[in-house]
Order: sequence, then C-alpha cells, then structure tokens
Amino acid sequence: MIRVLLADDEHLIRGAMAALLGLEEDLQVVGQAATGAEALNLARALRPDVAVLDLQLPDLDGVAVATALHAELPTCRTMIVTSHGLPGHLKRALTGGVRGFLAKTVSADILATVVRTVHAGGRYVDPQLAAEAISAGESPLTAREADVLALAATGAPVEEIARRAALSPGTVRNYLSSAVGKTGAANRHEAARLARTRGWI
Amino acid sequence: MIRVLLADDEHLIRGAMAALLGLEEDLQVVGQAATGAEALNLARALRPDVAVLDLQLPDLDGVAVATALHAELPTCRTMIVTSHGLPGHLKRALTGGVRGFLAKTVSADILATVVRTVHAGGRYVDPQLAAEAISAGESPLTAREADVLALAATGAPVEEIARRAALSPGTVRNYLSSAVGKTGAANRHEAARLARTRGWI
DNA sequence: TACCGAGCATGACATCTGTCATCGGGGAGG
DNA sequence: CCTCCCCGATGACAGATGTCATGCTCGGTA
Repeated sequence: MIRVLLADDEHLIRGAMAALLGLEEDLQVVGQAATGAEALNLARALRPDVAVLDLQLPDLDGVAVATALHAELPTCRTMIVTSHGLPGHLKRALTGGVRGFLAKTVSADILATVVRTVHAGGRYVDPQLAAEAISAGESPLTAREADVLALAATGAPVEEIARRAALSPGTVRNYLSSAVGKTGAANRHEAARLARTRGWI
Repeated sequence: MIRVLLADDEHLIRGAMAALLGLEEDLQVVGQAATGAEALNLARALRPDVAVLDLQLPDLDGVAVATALHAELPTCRTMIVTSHGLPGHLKRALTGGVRGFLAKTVSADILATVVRTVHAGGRYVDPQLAAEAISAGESPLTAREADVLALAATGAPVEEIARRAALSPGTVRNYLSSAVGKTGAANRHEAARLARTRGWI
C-alpha cells in the first residue's frame, strides 16, 4: 500500500483527487493539506511514501515544499501537479529533486500510474511540458538582470526598482536594456512578460 | 434526479468533480466537456438541467458559454466554478444570467448544495468573491479607456496600440493618461495590472 | 434651445526610458 | 599573466511617454 499525502489549496480539487486516488487498491491518501506549511507538518507526522503537491500554494510553493521534504524526509518521494505549466517551474522542480511533474489536464489513471512510478523510484515528466521547457531553453539573463526584471514586472518606474534593488537608476536601466535585448522584446514590460512565461524570472 | 453537464479543461479536475457529484444520490453527471464549443454541443444533445462551467476554457470562456446556453436552452441553469476569483468576471457572469458562482476552494458538499439550489431556481454567489467584487466597485473607466488599457496590457508601445484601436497616437495617450489617473497608478503598465485584478478590463 | 459629457484629435512641454560609450573592480579560466 | 565576463556606475542623447490646454462633433438631457 502506497501512502500518499495531498497538498492543494483548492478544497474541491483536493477532495476530488483524494476520492479518485482512494479508488485505487494500492493507494491510500493519508493526509490532505491546503498550504505549504501544513503539508510540511503533516508530512513530518505521517511520513507518507509520496507527496503530491500543487505548484501554487498560498504560502510556500510546491517546489519549495518538495525541497524541504527531501532534506527532512529522504524516503518521501515528491511530485508536482500544476494547472499552468511554465517551463521554469519544471526546471526548478527537477533540480529540487522532484521525481514527477504533470499538468492537471491528465487523467486520473495517469496520475495514479505516476504515483506508482515515482514510489518505485522512477521519474515521470509530462511530455508536453518537457517539450515546452526544452524549447524555451536556458535563461540568457544574468542573475542581476533577472532580479531587476522581476522587480520591473509590477510596472514600477526605474527609480523604485533602483531603490528596491539597492542600485543606481542608471545601472537599473543598463540591466533592463540588456534584458530587453536578450529577450527580443520592445520594452521592459514586454520583456518581463516573456521572461515570466519562459520561467526566467 | 438532477442531470448535470460538466465543463473544465483539466481532465483530472473534471473527472474528480464528476466522481464527487456522482456520489450524490440526486445528481447525475450526464456529460463532460473540455472546451466551450464541446460544452455547447453536448448541452444541445443532452439538454442537462444544470451546466457547471469552469471560467477558463481553451476557446470560449465559461461566461460566454453560459450566455449562449441561456439563449438556446432557457431551461438549462448555469453556474461557474473558478480558480481565480476576479471581481469583473463575477459581474459579467451575473449579467449573463449565471445563477451560481463559486471558487474551487469550496468543498464538494457546497458544490452539490449549490447545484441543487441553482436547479431549484435559486442563486448562490461565493460570499468572499462577492465581497471582493463589491469592494472593487464599479469601473470608473469609459468604454474606450478600457479598450485602450486592455491593448496596453501586453506592454505594446503607444504606436501599436493606436494602430490596433484605429486611433491617433495622441488620443491613445490621452486615454491612457486618464486611465492612469483614475486607477491611481504611476504609469499605464501598473494601471493595466490594477484594472485587470479589479476586473475593469 | 442650451448645456454637458464622451469620443477623437492636435500641439507643446517636461519626464521617463532605452541605448550607447566608457570606466573601474573582481573572479574564473586559458 | 592576460583575458573575458559579470557587477556597478556615470554621462549623453534620441525617442517614448505622461500631462495639459484646446478644439471639434455628436447624443442625451434639463
């Protein structure tokens, strides 16, 4: 019997997934969490075999929870289920030790299968998400460029970005200019949008 | 027996919701659709009592489907289930004749209850979403301001917005300036962000 | 009828942004 | 050691953007 912990902030979805997984004979949902912190606490108490984590949780995101889990409970495998498959998340997840990554568009059959695969020590990545991640490629942005572009994503003026990044306004503009060039965008706002969809920030 | 049609692009969620609703004795899920068009076709063929629609579908969005359904099948009640509760969607939905509106954070119990309420001719709006909608208030933007701001949301330069809106660049800038003032933002990008979260565009 | 607000436009002006050249310091690698 | 690249900064310049005043037309309304 594979003991599963579920984390998803949407009650409806979480309950429904639990119901579906519970129908499988070899799977047992031992706990459900609505937040990242709750998931960590439950995992410590219940020591599940597999943690199925939603990518977007109110506090910590799924990848952060997975990373923490690997440090504390090496025997617990982790997998991510997500609505919005952004390439960057996939990469972060894999480097964080996540063994399964799929979109919520898959069927319950596949979910159950992947839980078993992951529990057995295998890996599974949604083929479509994998393809998107590969096509998006490596981030061409340097660390600071990414920082500054992330701050620019809210639409803040240069001066505020400079304050928040503890840089001079001129330097911020240089970084933004460089980032705009690398992303092929027409201005920083479009650059921020593109970088976000590609998971670069 | 209440006959229910489900529409959600996420296979996992849709199947799970169907499983949960199917457990209720007085509810029967007669059809499942992954797109708006598919939902309309199924509805025409199956004539369900209640259509439970996800807000975000690949082609038409949930509100558009609901509006079309009311025109074609007046006996079919509609309700919207959504992940991201933006106030503007709620208003659009209600004016479109939708009778139930809730977030996916609710429990399956509530979902089933609301299906029954809606089927009986009642209405139900998630209290939290309703509160947000009320606090966001009426849009202060004129129609053209909203148009232009929506085009600006992608980060396009003024000249392109002007072309796409068939306006002179100067006029675009006037509308944007007015919109920036009304939203209390520092520039049009922030204004677009704010307006989007408030459902004004 | 007279007035008002929305839509659309132009022109002028002050800022903000994007780009480029240039500089210095520091760490990695040939 | 020299070179390359990233970080951080400055100054200058062109072009984009935000703001304001002003003018016109057209519906609706007092």
